[in-house]
Amino acid sequence: MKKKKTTIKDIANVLNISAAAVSKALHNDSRISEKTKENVRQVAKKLQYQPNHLASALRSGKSNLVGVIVPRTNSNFFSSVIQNIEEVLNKKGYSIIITQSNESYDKECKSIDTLLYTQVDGIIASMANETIDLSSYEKIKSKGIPLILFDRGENDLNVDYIGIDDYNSSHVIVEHLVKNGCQRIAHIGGYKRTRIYNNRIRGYVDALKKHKLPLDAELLTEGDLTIEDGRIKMRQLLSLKTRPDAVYVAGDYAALGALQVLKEHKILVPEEISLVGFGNEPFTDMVTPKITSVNQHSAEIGKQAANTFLKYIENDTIEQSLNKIILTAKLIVRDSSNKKTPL
Amino acid sequence: MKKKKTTIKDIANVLNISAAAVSKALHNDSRISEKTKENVRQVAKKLQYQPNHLASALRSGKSNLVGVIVPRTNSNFFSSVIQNIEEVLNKKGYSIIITQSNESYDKECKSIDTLLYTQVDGIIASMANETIDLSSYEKIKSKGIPLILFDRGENDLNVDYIGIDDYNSSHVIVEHLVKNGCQRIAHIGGYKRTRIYNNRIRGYVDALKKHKLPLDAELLTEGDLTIEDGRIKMRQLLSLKTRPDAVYVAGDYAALGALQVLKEHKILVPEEISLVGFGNEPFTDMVTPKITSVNQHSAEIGKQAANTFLKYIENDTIEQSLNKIILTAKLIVRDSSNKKTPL
DNA sequence: TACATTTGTTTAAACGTTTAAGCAAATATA
DNA sequence: TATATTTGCTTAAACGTTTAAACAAATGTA
Repeated sequence: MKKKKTTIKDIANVLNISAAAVSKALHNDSRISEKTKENVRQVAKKLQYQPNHLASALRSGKSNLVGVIVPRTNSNFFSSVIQNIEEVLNKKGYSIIITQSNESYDKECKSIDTLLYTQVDGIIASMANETIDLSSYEKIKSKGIPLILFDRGENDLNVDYIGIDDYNSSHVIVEHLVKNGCQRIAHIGGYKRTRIYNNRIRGYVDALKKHKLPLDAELLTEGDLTIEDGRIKMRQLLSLKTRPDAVYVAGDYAALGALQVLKEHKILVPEEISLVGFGNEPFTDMVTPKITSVNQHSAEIGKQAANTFLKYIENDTIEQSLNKIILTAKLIVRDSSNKKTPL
Repeated sequence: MKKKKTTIKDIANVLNISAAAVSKALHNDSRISEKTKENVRQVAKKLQYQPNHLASALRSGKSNLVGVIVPRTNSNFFSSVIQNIEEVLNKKGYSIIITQSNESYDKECKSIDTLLYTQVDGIIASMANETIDLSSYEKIKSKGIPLILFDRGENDLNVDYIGIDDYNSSHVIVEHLVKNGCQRIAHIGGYKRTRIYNNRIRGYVDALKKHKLPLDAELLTEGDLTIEDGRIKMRQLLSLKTRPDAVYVAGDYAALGALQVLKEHKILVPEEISLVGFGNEPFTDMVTPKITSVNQHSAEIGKQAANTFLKYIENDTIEQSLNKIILTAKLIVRDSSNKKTPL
């Protein structure tokens, strides 16, 4: 009943040679005759031979598998990063295993355990929002497996990191808004404990100072940046005695929520309040008005992350070090902040 | 330099017992004393023991890994299906490996090979648009590995399938449009070779007949349903001598493209032309006007797919059969087709 | 011709587990 | 007391590969 899988031994039996010879023939060993190689290839094809990864990885100590951990896949940023990681690694014979943490610390720990259990040769990860305890990540390091972080990283881990310059991005955004005549700029931010959001907040604060704009505590909020969070924070901002004339939201989904509330209140965007998001999710270009946002260079980040991993493999280096690759993000100006008659 | 990974033998050496005893202790075998078990657990923890999946899977013939193949992950439908598959399977001790075909037949074949190579215990897949040759999928069956298809399936493979009733969905949509006073309904469809799109087209045609509406060849188009495709097809429809008064698009992205063109032409939606999409992607609720669409029950599909896999494992059945689970899709009526003053 | 090298293969061990079979000691049964 | 059963472990083989080492045969070299 059960269909038996073809092994190297089955091929060996057919040809009356040893399993070792078959293995070498399949790997194109120079000490195997062309004739034998050809025979092996033919029989392998006929018997639908499929190499057993478990056996070869176990024996050789290399799984050719790389684990990728992302908070979620249904964001354009992450799926684009993944696609590019895969593209680069496939060319070098690696496959990737994608796991989602769903922004949950528990799920992230489980994912890490699964990946280590699966004996991946490396892990490329973007940390969950919730994650504070780094022991799971330390575990990866302690096994001597290359760990590369992107977007959501943590300097304290002392591992390679690829991301954009969040601090500077905030400066660019504030500058853009100021040029468009905005004076009272609010920031709907992410949680400070996540480094990237903290950096965006720091950039926002410093940029305000630089432009000699008032820094009003009321105008700075912290949250999880979901659509709902954006709605709540926007309503709060609208209920202030003096409303802001611009809102810089640290994530596109929250920016969308904010826009919905603005439209519900019949507030003109950008004439009355300008809006800027972050991440350049495709929908920012689909809604009315189109939302100004920041391109995070997802493709580039994916490629760099993959190449960083390959560098470790090629050099056979275990010693990890904090090697930051920081890309300059690009502001995409759209209708939501582009006043036709500035100043 | 290289950090050695802890094995079962290391634990055995510390405690001066056999590796077999350690293995059994870790699996809570009844023939191992509580004392030994406790010792093993402690030493395992201290040495940061991580079981080696390669070895255990090789030995036991079960990898506890399930492969999932999707055309792409950055769609809400697929990422939601994946999340639900994972949820169900994780509870039963399975992990999933996600691979993207990017709608490419070649990539899909490679993904299948990688998954077979990795010795997954089963494969849950949604086929790429391009796929016509089913030999890769036949290969899965021939290895005796459970194969479950969802959304994009193929009856000829004779394997389980979970999806929605596309044919009937078209009926529901046409009915809704007719009720709203539409008489000349166009269909921007997907490629007929993909079964689900073919079914939507058949449903559309039959529904028109049922309502005694004219079936005009000009009003029925086929394409890849990207945003750009939607734009092109909408422009075509607008250039007709007699324009349609409703457009039913077989995918939300194409519906969005169509909406953009309608807005560019200052055509009122739904007053002049009604619009219906398919898939209930989140952005359908974000744009103006909000797009009427069809909820495909992604969560339910994911759960059913996972449970179907588990059924095979539990029954230890190899014989696959065509067992269709067809869910009834739900029309979500929004502004783009909801005329305030119908008929 | 004698020896060295190359070619093409085999043998056997190893990777880290699991598991069937075996066995001694402890305990139960009669 | 003698025998059966249970308990707690060990031994050894197995999973499907890879690979170092060995070796015979063929070929090259002097």
